[in-house]
Amino acid sequence: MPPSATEGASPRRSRKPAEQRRAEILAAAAPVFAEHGYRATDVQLIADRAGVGKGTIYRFFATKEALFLATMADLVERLSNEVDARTTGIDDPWEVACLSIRSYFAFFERHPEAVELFVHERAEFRDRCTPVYFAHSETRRQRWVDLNRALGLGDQGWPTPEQAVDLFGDLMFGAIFVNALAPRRPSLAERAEEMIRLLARLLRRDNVPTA
Amino acid sequence: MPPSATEGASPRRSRKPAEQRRAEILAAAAPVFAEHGYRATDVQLIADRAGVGKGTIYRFFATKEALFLATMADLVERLSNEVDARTTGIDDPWEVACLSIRSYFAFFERHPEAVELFVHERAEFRDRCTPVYFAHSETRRQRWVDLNRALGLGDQGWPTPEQAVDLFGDLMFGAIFVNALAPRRPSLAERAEEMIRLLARLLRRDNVPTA
Amino acid sequence: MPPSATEGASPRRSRKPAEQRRAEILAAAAPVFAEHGYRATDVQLIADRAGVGKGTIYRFFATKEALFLATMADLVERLSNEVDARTTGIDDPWEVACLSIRSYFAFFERHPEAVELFVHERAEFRDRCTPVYFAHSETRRQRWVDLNRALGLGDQGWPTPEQAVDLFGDLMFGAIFVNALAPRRPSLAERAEEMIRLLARLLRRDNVPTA
Amino acid sequence: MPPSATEGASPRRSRKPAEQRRAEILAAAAPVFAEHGYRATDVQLIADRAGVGKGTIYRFFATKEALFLATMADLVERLSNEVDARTTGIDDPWEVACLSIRSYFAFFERHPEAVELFVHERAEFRDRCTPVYFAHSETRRQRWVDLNRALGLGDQGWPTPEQAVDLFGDLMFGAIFVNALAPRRPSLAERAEEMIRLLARLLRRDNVPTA
DNA sequence: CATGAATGAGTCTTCATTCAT
DNA sequence: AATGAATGAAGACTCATTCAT
Repeated sequence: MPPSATEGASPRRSRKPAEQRRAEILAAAAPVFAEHGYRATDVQLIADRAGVGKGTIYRFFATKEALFLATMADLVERLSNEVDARTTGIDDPWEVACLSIRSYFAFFERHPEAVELFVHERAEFRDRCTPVYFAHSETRRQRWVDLNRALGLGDQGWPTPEQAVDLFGDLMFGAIFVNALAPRRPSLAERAEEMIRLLARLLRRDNVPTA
Repeated sequence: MPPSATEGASPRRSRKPAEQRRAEILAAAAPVFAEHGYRATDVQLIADRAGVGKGTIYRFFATKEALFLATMADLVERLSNEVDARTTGIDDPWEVACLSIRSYFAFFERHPEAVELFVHERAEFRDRCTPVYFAHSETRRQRWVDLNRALGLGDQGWPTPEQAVDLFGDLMFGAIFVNALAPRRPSLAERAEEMIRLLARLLRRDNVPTA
Repeated sequence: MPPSATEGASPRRSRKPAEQRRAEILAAAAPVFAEHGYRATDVQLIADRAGVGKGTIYRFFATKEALFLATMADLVERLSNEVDARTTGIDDPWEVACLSIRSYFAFFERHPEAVELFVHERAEFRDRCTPVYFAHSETRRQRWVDLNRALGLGDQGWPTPEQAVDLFGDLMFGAIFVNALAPRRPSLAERAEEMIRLLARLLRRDNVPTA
Repeated sequence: MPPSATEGASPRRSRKPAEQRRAEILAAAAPVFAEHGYRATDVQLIADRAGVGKGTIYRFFATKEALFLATMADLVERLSNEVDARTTGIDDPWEVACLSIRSYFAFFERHPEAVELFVHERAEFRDRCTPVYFAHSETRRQRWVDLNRALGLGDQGWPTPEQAVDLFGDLMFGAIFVNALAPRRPSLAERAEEMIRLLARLLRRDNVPTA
C-alpha cells in the first residue's frame, strides 16, 4: 500500500521546514492543553493531533513544560498582533480605545481556549515565573498610557492615565476570566460594550461609536 | 505497650466525633491544595497535616475529588458568612455597599489560598460542574439587587440594578483573580477603594465613607 | 476464586515485617540484575520475582540505583561473613590462609551472580563511587596484613606483608573475574589451589593442607 | 552557495574511501563507548565525534551492537600487534618474557579505555559470544607455551608450561581489571614488575632485566 | 552516497485507592 | 474505626533505527 502520489493521505514520514513543524505542533498543543489542562495532557495526544511522532515533539521542545510555555507565548503574541492590526491608521483616540477594547474581547471570543490556557498556566506554574500574559503586557504599557492621556484621563483627578491603564487592563482581563468561569454570563461582545460604557462614564462622555 | 489511659502521649489512634474529624481534615486540605494545586497534591500530605492516616481521609471523603470540592464549599461558606457579619445592623445602603466591598476584599487578603483554590477548581473541574463560588452566588443575588435599587442605580438608565450586580460582582471577582495572577499590583485593600470609587462615579456620588 | 485457606497460593496482598520484605526484594534483585545487567533490568521483573507490586519496591528503595547498590552491599556483606565463619577458632596462620582462600573462591562458585554484579556495577557506576567490594575491603585490610606477617612474609624481602595483601587480594579478585569472562577455565576450586600453591612458593613452603 | 571546489571549507558531504571512513568511525567509537558504556552511548555522539551523519554509521555497521564488536576486535588487534613488535629479534626467552609482560601492561597504561571496553563487553554481551579478547588469545596460545617451555617451566613439577600460560595470562588480565576497578592501586608499570618477580620466583631466578 | 529529521517502543517513577491488620 | 503497607495504572522522555531528501 504505497502512499498515493497525490500526497493526500497520511505520508508516514513527511519532512517539513522546521518553522512549519514548530507552528503545527503549537497549533495542535493549544486546544489540547486547553481541554485537558497541563498535567492531564498526554504529550502523545498532541503528537497525534499534530500528526507527528512523540519524538518529533521533543525534537522541538525540550520538555512538556517548554512546549506549554511556548504555546502560551504564541498565544499572547497573536492576541497583541490582532489588537494592533485593528487600530492601525486610526487617529481619534476615543475610537482607538473603543476598537481596541472590542478587538480584545473579540479575540477571546474566537479563542475560547485562550482563557483556559491562562488558568492552567497559573495553576501549574504559579511559582515558576511571571505569567506570559503579564510579562508581555508590561512591554506594551506605555502605549496605553499615552492613549489614556490623549483621552483626557486624569484631568479630573482620579484616575490618572497610569491608574486607568492598570485598572482597565485588569478589569478587562478579569472580565474575560469571570466569563470563562461563571455560568450564564453576557457574551464577550456585550462585555466589551460594558467596558466602553464604563470608560465613557469615567470620561464623562456620552457618545459611543457603534460597534 | 498499651496506650496510657490518660490520652497524654501521642495518641496514635484517637477517636473523635466525626464532625470534628471532618473539619480538621478540611482545615488541613485547604492550604495544601492551595499550595500544590489539585493534581500535584499528594493525599498523604493532607493526612500528615491533619494528623490522621491516609485511610481515614478516605473514610470521610470518597475520593480526592470529593475532598477538594468539600474544601471549596467550606471556603465559600466562610466568605459569605464573613461579609454578612460585617453589615448586620447597618441601614444606610451606601454604607452597606462600601462595607461589603471592603470586607469582601479583606477576606481574600486574609485568605490568599482562596483564589488559588478557585484557580485550581477551574483548572481541574471545568466540565464537571458550576464552580462552587458562582453556584453559591446565585443564591444570594437578590440581596444585592435590592441593595443596588436602594442606592438609586438604574434611575439614570444604564446600568439597571440587575446589570450592576452582575457587572460589579464580576469586576470584583475578576480583580481578585487578576491580583493573584499579575505581579506588582496594588493591594486588595486599594482594589476595594478603586471599586468603591468606580461605583461612586456610576452613582454620581462624591462622598465615600472612609475605610 | 477466593484464595485458599491454606495460604499456599498467591495472597494478593500479604503484609510482612519490613525487614523481611526488604530481604526478599534484595534476594530477588540479585539474580535479575546479574542476568540482565543494571540498565536492561526492568524493575517490574524484580517485583514479579519478589512477588510484590512495583510500588512496594519503591517503598523500600528510593530508586533503581539505590536498589542496585543495596544489592551489592548485601552481597559483599554475605561474602565476608562467610569467609570469617570458616576460619573462626583456627589458630595456625597457614591453615587460616588456606581456608580463607578456599572459602573465598567457594563463595563465588556458589554465587555465580556475584561476579556479574561486580561487572555491572563497574559498567554503570564507574564515576559514581568506589565499588562496594573495594570500599568494604579497605575496612578489613589490617586483618590480612596481620595474617601475612604471622606467616613470615617479608622476612625474605619482597613482598612485605602489605604488598602481599594487595597483590594476593587483587590476584584473587582478578582470577574470579577472569574465570567469569573467559571460556574453558579451570573451576574456581582449582583456582583456589593454584593461589595456595603460588603463596606457598612465595613462602618457600611445601606442605599444603588438603582441601 | 555551492561548496568550493578546493574542498577547503567544511565539506558537509565529503567522499572518502570506505576503509578510511570505517577506521575513522572505529577510532571515534572506542573512547565514546569506553566513557559512557555500551548502553548509555548515543550513536549520535559517535557520529558527531567521527564527523559524519548518523546514517553513515549505519551504512558501515548494521547495528550499534555490530559497531561495538568491531571496536573490540580492532582494539585486541592493536594490542597483540604491539606486544609482538616489541619482542621481534630478541632471542633470550627470559628477556622476551619480561619485555612481553612490560609491553602488555604498557599498552593498557596508554589505552585506559581498553579495560573499560572489556568491562562493557562483558556487561552487555555475556551470553552473546566469547569475549573478543579471549577468542583472540586462543589463537596465540601456542606461542606462549613454547616460550614457557624454553624458560624451563615444568622441570620442577607444577606448573607445567601449559598451566603457566593460563595462570599467568589470567593473572595479568586480572591485574589489568582490578587496577581499573579498584582505587589507589600501584601503576600498571609497577604491576608489570610484580608479575615479573612472581614469575622469577616460580623459576627460582633472581636476575631480572631492568625495565 | 550521505544526511539528519522522524519515529515509537521501552521504563522509571508517582500516587490515588484498597484492604489486611 | 483507624492505620499505612501494598498495589498498579499512567505518562514523560530517550534513543536505536529508518528513510525522504
